[in-house]
Amino acid sequence: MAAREQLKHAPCPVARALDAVGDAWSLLIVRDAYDGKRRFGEFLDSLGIARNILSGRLRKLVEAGILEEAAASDGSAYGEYRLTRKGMDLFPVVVGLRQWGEKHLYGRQERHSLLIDEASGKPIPRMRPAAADGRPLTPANTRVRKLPDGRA
Amino acid sequence: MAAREQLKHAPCPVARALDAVGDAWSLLIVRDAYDGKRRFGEFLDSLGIARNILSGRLRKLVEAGILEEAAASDGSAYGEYRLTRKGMDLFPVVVGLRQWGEKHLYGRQERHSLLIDEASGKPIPRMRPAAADGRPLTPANTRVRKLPDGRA
DNA sequence: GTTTCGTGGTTGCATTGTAAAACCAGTTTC
DNA sequence: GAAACTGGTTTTACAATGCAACCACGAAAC
Repeated sequence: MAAREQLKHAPCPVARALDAVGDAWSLLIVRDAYDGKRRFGEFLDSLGIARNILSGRLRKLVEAGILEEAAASDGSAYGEYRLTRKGMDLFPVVVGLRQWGEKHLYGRQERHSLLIDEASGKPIPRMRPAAADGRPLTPANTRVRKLPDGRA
Repeated sequence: MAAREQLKHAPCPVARALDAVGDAWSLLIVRDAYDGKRRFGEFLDSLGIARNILSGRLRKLVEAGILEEAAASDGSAYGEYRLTRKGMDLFPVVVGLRQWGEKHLYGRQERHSLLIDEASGKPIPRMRPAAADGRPLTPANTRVRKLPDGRA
């Protein structure tokens, strides 16, 4: 993508974020990492992705500081990929995608997996942007304040 | 993407969501729509995307029910693209991406645009997944309950 | 009312990214 | 030490992207 070059240095954080994780596989890898997966083979089996593509994505995520390589925790000589703090911080994005998908992408009959709060054993409540006083924030009552010089 | 076929009918809502909006351009279009942009030319100028790609993405977003075509609100005979409820509901995802980008993708020196709460005129607070009692939820204290038959 | 321009696309072609399968080196198992 | 497993890379085919040119239609100029 030629426009990617612009994206990477955009004044809009949404654009930069999408440059980093704006392809389908990256966030699915991160999702699997939340689920405890760490090894190349685990991601491979779970995602059904081609090996070379997975290889490239993992390298990109490591370069981006979202994952880090480490010695395998099972004592073998192999490596594994672990989430960094930066990767952990993507949790709200994945939760947002999940909740949107749950609401809009399943038929009445269809079932889907659920994200469970381990403390209560119940599905987690809907996450919504809110002001400090609790008022819900929407596109209608927010606006983007652009940089004086720049674009969106 | 061959795996896209699997994604579209995956039991994981994250996978389905990424099948729908898991490319960089779609969410940037939605972001611009939140910012009030509606016309083909507005998206074109704002994004720096190729015309044919924009055309295809807009069609895909309309088919997905995220945007809808309508007569232009300025009285001309041209059309415009408006967000549906489904599109509005992507707001938490875009906010999540924005806040992650703000935190991790800018140097100390660098400035970025801000999302402002119009009521207070101040930047909106960080959005985080939380239990009903307010406890913060993270990958560490949640887990995915998979379908009995299916995968992640 | 017919040139002229702006809008909203489509088409064709070159470049790039993705997918699948084969291959391969190092590791573990037996 | 042979066989199988892990974690890749390479090769080749195909699909998506990007760019530029083109075109139909509505609007504006005259």
